[in-house]
Amino acid sequence: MRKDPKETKNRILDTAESLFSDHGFGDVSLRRITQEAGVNIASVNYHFGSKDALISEVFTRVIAPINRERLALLGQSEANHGSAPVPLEEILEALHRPVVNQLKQSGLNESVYLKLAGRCLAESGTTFSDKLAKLFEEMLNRFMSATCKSLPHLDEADIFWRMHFSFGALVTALTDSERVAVFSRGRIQSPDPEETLRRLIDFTAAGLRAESRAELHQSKAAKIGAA
Amino acid sequence: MRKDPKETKNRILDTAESLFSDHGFGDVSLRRITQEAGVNIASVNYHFGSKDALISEVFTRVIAPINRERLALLGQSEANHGSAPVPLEEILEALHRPVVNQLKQSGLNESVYLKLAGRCLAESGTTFSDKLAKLFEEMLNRFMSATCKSLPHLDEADIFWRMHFSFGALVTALTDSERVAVFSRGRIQSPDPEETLRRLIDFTAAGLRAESRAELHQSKAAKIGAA
DNA sequence: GAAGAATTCAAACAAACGTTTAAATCATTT
DNA sequence: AAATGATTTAAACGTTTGTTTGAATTCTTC
Repeated sequence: MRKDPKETKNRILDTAESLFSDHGFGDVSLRRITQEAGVNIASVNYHFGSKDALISEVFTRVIAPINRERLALLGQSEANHGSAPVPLEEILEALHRPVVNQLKQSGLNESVYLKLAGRCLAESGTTFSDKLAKLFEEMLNRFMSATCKSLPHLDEADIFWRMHFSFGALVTALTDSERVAVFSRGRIQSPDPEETLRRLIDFTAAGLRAESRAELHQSKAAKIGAA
Repeated sequence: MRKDPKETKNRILDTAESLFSDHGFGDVSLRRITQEAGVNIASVNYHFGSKDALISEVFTRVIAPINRERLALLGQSEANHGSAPVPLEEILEALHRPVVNQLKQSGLNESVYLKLAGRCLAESGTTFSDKLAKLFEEMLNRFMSATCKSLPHLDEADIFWRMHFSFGALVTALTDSERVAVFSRGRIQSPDPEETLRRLIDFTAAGLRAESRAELHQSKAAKIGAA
C-alpha cells in the first residue's frame, strides 16, 4: 500500500507532533499515534528505532530551526549596530519572532505548532540532547550578553532574572493560549500570532527595563534599612 | 505495623507530592509512590479510591489555600483603599505572595512545594475540578477588575494579555527554578523565595504598566532620567 | 478477652505499554 | 521475469500499569 517513499515516516511525524502538542510527550502511546496515522505500529521502531528517538526527532525538528534563527537575527542586528548596543526591542524580536516565523515554515496547523513549540521550549531545560544543549547554551549566552550591553545600568543578576521571566512568558503564551480566553471571559478567542508576538515583546521589554529595586524608593519598599 | 491513624494516608500524600513535584502527575506510578512511602500498593485505592482521586486531592490541597489567600489579601487591600483603586504592586503582591506563604504553612521541602505548586498552577486550565474551577474563576475575575481599576488608561484587552503573561512568569519561576542557574551560567544557584517574589512583582508590575503601543509611537527615548 | 469494624497485606486481575519477530508485500535493479 | 533490498504487516513478546480480591492483621468497643 506504499505510494510515496518517506510517506509513512512523515505521517508518523505529523501525527506525533499533533498528539504531542495536545497531550505532551509522555501521555501519548505509540499505538495511538500509529492508529491515528493509519500505519502499522512496528513502523515506528523501524523508522526511528524507539519511542524516545521519535520524541527526540520531533523535539529537534521544532527547536533547532528556532534557535538557529534566533542566533541569525541577533547576529544580524548586532552587525547593523556596529559596536553600539542593540536596542532592547530588537533583541526581544530576535528572541521571540523565530517561533512565529518557523510556524509559517512548518506547514503545521497554527495551534498545533505553537503548543508543540511551547512544550519543547518548556522542557528544553530537562531534555537536552547533546547538540540541542549546545544550541541552547550558545543562544542564551549571546542573548544575555546583548541584553547586558543594551541595559548597562542593570546588574547581571537583574538581567538573569528578567530574561528568565521573559522566557516564561513566551512559553506560557504558546502553551496556554486558551487561558487568555479564560482571563478575558471569552472576549478574546483565538489570538493572532502576530498580535501575541507584539504584546509579548512590549510586555517583556517593559519588564526588562524596569527600574532596579535600589532606585525604587517611592512607596514603602524599605526592607533594606542599612543603606 | 500501624501506629498512628491517618499515618498511612499522610505518608502516601507526602510521597506523592514529592514525586509529582519532580516528575509530573502522569509519570509517577502508584507502585513507586507506595514503595517509596513504605506502604502497600492497595492502600492507595483503599484510602483515595483511585489514582486520579489521589492526584485530585494533591492538586486541591495545593491550589485551594493559595487561591483562598489570594482572594483574602486582595479583599483586604480593597478594604484598605476604600473606593480608590488598589496600587498595582499591592495587587501583584496579593497574586504572587500566597504561593510563598503557603509554602511555609505546608511544611514541605521548599523546592518540592514550589515546583509542585507551579505544576498545579500550570495545569489549572485543563484540570479543574468543579469547586477548584469556581475558585479560579472568582479569583481571576476579582484580580482582573482590580487591575483594570488600577490601570484605567489601558483597555481591557491590554490587561487580559498582560495578566496572562504575568501568570506565565509566575508559573515558570516556580517550575523552572533551575533555569535561572542556566541563564546565569551557574552564578545564581538556589534562589531565595522572597527574592524571587520581589523580582517577580517588579517585573510583572513594569510589564503591566507599559505604555500601550499607541503611546509608544510618540515617546520612545523618554524613559531615562529618574534622578 | 471476645466481637466487630477498620486497615493492611500478598497475590492476582485485565489492560495497555514499548518492542521484537518472521513472514508477506512492495519497489527497484538485473 | 527473476532477484534483491526496503518496507509493511499481523502476531506475540515480556513489562508495567491501575485496580481488585479475600484473607490476615490491627484497632476500637463492649
